Amino acid sequence: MTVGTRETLLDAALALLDAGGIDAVTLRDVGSRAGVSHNAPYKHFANKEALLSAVAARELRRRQEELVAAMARRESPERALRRALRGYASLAIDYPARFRLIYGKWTAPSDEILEAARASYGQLLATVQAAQAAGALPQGEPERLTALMRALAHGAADLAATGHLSPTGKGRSNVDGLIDDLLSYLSQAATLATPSTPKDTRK
Amino acid sequence: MTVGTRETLLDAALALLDAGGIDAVTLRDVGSRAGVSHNAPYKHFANKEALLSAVAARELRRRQEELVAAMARRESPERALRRALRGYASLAIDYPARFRLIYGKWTAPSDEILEAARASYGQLLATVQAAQAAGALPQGEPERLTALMRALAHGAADLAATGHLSPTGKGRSNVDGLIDDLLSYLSQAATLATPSTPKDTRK
DNA sequence: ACCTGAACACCGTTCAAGT
DNA sequence: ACCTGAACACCGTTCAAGT
Repeated sequence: MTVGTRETLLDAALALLDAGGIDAVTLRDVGSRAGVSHNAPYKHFANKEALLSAVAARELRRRQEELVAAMARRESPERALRRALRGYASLAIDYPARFRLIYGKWTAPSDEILEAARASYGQLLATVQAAQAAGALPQGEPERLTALMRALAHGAADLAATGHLSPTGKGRSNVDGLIDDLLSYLSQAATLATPSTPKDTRK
Repeated sequence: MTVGTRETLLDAALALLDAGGIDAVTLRDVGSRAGVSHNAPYKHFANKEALLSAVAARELRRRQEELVAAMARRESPERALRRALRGYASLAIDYPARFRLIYGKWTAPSDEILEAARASYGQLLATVQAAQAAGALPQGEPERLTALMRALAHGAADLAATGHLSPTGKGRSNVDGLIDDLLSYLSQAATLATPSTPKDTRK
């Protein structure tokens, strides 16, 4: 069989999203671009939100597969970590509307999107643990370190995508610079004697 | 004279925003809540986007005034910095729709919102420089350090507001913990001997 | 099982008209 | 100077009907 109209609808929605932002994704245009009527989508998705959720889940899965493929090249955990964080940020800069759809507010998260998010998080966590073992990151709960790096990458990416990042030196170079800075500071902290968690600073 | 219908319209829009999110802010409901017709707003704002932009600018100015008031208490730059970052994050958790409106995508930024954003950034930058002088932060370009901390606070806040933050330990405590962790790592880096920028790590 | 066309309620915006 | 009511184009969603 051919590609199926469900997939065609997802393709149409993604194309409209990239071209004109989230407001440009109307069910009428999605149907028209997919060669069906304006309410054919209701035969494949409960409503517009479910269609957008399916787009987000598929996109999240694709990026996850790219990461897995990159990991197969067996580079150092430090480089893998930098690559993952930069990839996260580059999505926000190259496809801001996709980024905001994928990592924005989910009113009713579908199972497939929750599963994809869980897989992404698990992989980042494993990379952080490997980097800790290699001495490139400080000790302490890997979940906290993972959250710290993810929050920085997310914030830098979102600020860059919305144009809120510092007046001087905008764009991708700035975002990558922030990621590098954080990794440098963490690397410095890893070389310190006390292997305590950051909160544990006795006077 | 009384409060004026322009201000009343902004109040109505803010109330609707907090109550039901950005989609609940319709010009018809704004007008109704303000006691005027559904297109009276067009006598005060060019269109819906201009109304929302004015709401964002007023909110940004209010938060800025709170920060200035807090600064007047003359606490240590370290505490002032932590307060500013936590305040940034608490907005996202307590009023997520406001947060996304203020720091989200501006298609046509008005002068008043750009001015308010500039003032906020300048104040954070000054606080960072004061903390550097006090030895609580590492040396290096203060703009880069400011961007780093702002990106982390923004990312943690946005992830928390959208429910994407780590499975374990969600909510405000988690966000505050991430801010504390970053400040701790930076404080550790400040105690190191070499006052070089983070990129300058010779082997 | 999948699709279409008409219809409905809702929304942003415009316009002629009122004070 | 500020506001109203009618009207228009557009959108998400529903439904009866078609194959």
